[in-house]
Amino acid sequence: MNAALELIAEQGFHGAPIASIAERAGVGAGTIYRYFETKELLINTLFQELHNKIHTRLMEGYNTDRPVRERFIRAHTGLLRFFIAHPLKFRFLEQYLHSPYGAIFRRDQIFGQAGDEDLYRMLLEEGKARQIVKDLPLVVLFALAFGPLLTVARDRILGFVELDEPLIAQTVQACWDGIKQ
Amino acid sequence: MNAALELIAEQGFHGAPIASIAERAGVGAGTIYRYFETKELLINTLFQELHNKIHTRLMEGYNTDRPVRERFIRAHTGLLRFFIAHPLKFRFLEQYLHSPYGAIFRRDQIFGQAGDEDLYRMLLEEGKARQIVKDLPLVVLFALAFGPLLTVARDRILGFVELDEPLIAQTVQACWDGIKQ
Amino acid sequence: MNAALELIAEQGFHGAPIASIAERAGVGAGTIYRYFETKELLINTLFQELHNKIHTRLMEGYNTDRPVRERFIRAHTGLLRFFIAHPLKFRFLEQYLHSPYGAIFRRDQIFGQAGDEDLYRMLLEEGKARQIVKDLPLVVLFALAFGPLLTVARDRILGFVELDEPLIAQTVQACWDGIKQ
Amino acid sequence: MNAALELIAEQGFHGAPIASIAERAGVGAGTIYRYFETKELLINTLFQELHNKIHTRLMEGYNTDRPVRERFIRAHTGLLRFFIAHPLKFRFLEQYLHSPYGAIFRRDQIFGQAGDEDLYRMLLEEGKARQIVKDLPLVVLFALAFGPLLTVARDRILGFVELDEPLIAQTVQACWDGIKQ
DNA sequence: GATGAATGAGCGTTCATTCAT
DNA sequence: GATGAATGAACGCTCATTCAT
Repeated sequence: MNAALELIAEQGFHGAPIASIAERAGVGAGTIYRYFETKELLINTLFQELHNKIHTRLMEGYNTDRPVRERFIRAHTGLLRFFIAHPLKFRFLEQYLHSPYGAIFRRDQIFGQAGDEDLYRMLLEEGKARQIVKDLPLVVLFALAFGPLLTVARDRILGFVELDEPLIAQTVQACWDGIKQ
Repeated sequence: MNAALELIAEQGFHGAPIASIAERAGVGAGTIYRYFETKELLINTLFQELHNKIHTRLMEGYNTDRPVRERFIRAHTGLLRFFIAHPLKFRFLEQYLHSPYGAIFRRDQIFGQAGDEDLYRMLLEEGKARQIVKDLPLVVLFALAFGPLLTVARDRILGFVELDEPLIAQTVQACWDGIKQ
Repeated sequence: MNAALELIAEQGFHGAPIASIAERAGVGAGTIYRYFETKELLINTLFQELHNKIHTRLMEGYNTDRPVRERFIRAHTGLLRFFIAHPLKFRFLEQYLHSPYGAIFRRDQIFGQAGDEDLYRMLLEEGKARQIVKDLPLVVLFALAFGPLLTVARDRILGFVELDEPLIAQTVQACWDGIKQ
Repeated sequence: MNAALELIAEQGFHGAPIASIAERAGVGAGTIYRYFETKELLINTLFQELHNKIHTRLMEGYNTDRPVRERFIRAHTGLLRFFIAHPLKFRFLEQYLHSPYGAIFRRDQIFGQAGDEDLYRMLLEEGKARQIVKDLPLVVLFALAFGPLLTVARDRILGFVELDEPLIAQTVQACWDGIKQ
């Protein structure tokens, strides 16, 4: 799975044939098929694990007693730091989210019954209810919150911009400015 | 070119082999090579034409005498409307921008000598100089301005949200909130 | 026809698609098919014309009253000079002779009813009859006479050796040494 | 490799697409690419192996203590017999030597630093030094020695002439007549 | 359970030939 | 009569998947 993630992150889906993944992993190509029925399934599993990992990480410092704004800033800062610290994971995420699977994932995220599963969802709904966050559809709020974050992370990884701690803080603040009432 | 744009928009690069493009266009596969030396060149041309078209459109209503905020709102509203009105063109743009070519294009856009070539670049630089726009690197401002717009446009096209005129206005305003001082 | 000969000579059959031939000739591709039913026929015609031209050239200075040796030396010298003076024609000839058509041509040359059509054939038969030339099958005599000549001409054209007049004379003499009694 | 050699020998490079080679070999087309990176490499390998085989064969009976003439006759006879005994190998060799690769090979053979690597080269140089062989450039001597041999072998394989032992001997002797002082 | 050689459909691309203009 | 755009079969090559060892 590491081999797959690395190759997809570095070269895109085109640059990650099963043979290369197997070679980098130091196993036979057939072996992969003992653990994943298809390449597609391998990639989906990879994404799910990564998604869970990020979710867990975000939940760690999460405290529903704190104000909405503080929780948002904290979560978003953690997320951006995570992307910068794990550029390969981020690049994989990006590739995945822009593939057909990505759309399915988003649909589930938005229309799923979610509940307490999705931290941001709760946060934004609560913010709307308390009139701290703009009264816009959840989808739009997601776009305002994540759009800049993902874009800035990508540009950072591509080397288009340096991101030190003050700049991270400013960027996250600007995301908040976009959604706040 | 329409056939290529449609297929890439609908199914991504993987779903647009030359044979399918030719079939949808109602021509032989070889015919395409009379007009484009390679598939790559076809796709790049497609992007360039689309890029020019959008640039021209944006420039039409552009008036440097108006305040920065007004110019931004107007341009961004026009852009979002364009994306909504031409979902296939938008989807193609998105695919392209996330391919390796996309990265090259972004690098040129950010580090190119641009000058008066890039409307948004001028706008944001001027806004920064006048202290209307946050004092952040151009790359970050681009991310704050375009990240939400592209995300919301994609979600609208995927049918995740309706975007009527008031909502368009609110979304664009929220983008401005992200970058404004 | 010149365009075809040049392209085939310079780049081989692979480098001479109809489109390139037409372009170099300054005509449309379709026009060629008004004069030659197929590409194959064009090439065969090209060869025939070249063959006739060489035959005519050889016959010019040919005089059956002169001794066999003298006639051979004169013809062979003329031939080698012709090849050196017309490298493209020679290269085409070579390409042709090593294609499947080449074999058919040789078969006809050897088993055809020839008669006075083929100068060398007469010359060698006469030489054999007069016991000036080795008593070997005509095919072998042809090989001894032409093998070195064609090889040396090719090497000269490829720039592997310079061929001045004395060396031409020595080479032709060596060919004669191979076939003479 | 046998399938490739046979097809190229029988039909030339044009008649040996990968699909046909695979079919004749009784394997899938992709299988070939497990062993050879490209078709070109397959063909070059084929040639190298054949070249080595012939070289080894020639060296077997080679004895520098014997006179130049005897060594030449022995080598040339062995070579001609080999060609007759392995017509497909000969035909392949011929095709290869007349392709662009052939020219490169010849250049290396003629201008390479050779040394004791090339039997004929040594033989002819020694013959020239001892004034047994004509004082002509090596290229010309090669042409005189090999031109007839290759031509006669080809005609034999095409069925234009029978070559029994006496005729083989006479042909080789005639080659010697061409180069001897 | 692990392997990696084998597979063959599918890819981007070329080119001899046709035919409406 | 000349044109050159259009054709589509065929090419060299890739790769997800299978299966005998």
